[in-house]
Amino acid sequence: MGRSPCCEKAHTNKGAWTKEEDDRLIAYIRAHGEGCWRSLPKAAGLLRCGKSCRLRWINYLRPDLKRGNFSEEEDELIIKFHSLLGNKWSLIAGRLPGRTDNEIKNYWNTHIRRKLLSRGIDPTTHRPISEPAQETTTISFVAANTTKEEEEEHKITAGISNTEENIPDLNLELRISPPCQQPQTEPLKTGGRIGSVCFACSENQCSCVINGSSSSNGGYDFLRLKAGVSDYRSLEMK
DNA sequence: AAAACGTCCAACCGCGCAACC
DNA sequence: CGGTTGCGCGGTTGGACGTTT
Repeated sequence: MGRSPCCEKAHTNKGAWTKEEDDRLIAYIRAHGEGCWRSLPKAAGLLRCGKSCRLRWINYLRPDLKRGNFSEEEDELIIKFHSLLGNKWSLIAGRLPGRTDNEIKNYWNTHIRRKLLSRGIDPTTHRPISEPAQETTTISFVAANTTKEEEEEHKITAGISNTEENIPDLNLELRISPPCQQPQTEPLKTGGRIGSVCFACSENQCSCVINGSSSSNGGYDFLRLKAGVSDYRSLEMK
């Protein structure tokens, strides 16, 4: 079983990229733009697999990358986002301009994990380590007849925390919709009070978001991220 | 001085998903 | 509608570099 390899391994370079390879890749993408990674290596005259080119470009060569140390502010943002999103590095990276998923993942594993542990916080659950393992409850808003797709959507909609591995569930309402012209009258999905927890304040009865003007378009000011979340793609795409 | 150990991070690997045929 | 292809993601690895013994 399995699939065919993504490229002809026998004739591709592996390991660290040389300056010349970098230059070729940059020149090619400048001239032709990103896309069709599979055919790019050949077209650019690189003996690399397309995936390798993509990775190199996204994680290292892209001109909009912010290299250098993470600020304290970025640290805290990453921690917040991780507590909500779990190991969704690409989503987290989407909220940190100039940072890549790989960079954040590495930084998390090398610095932030340790930082949280030193604060007595479990980096996986974001709960105090001394706290006894709690029975976590997954609140499901998925109707019995929901499709798999809908179920997936709900996974990022509600819940408290997850599961066997104590990975925090995604309790986000991510919507793809044009700006709503009318006040929302319908209860949020499936009648559950999904909209009752404020992610910005972590309070149930917070009024800053849910009841405020920001909810008029049917979305949350998730961690004060309103601007970015109005378009789901902008949250997901780097 | 050098061996052992620890840290960091670029790159690779395998898988899931969606688009395409 | 099922198989194939390509992309993107998260997890893992390996080697360079720094620190300690």
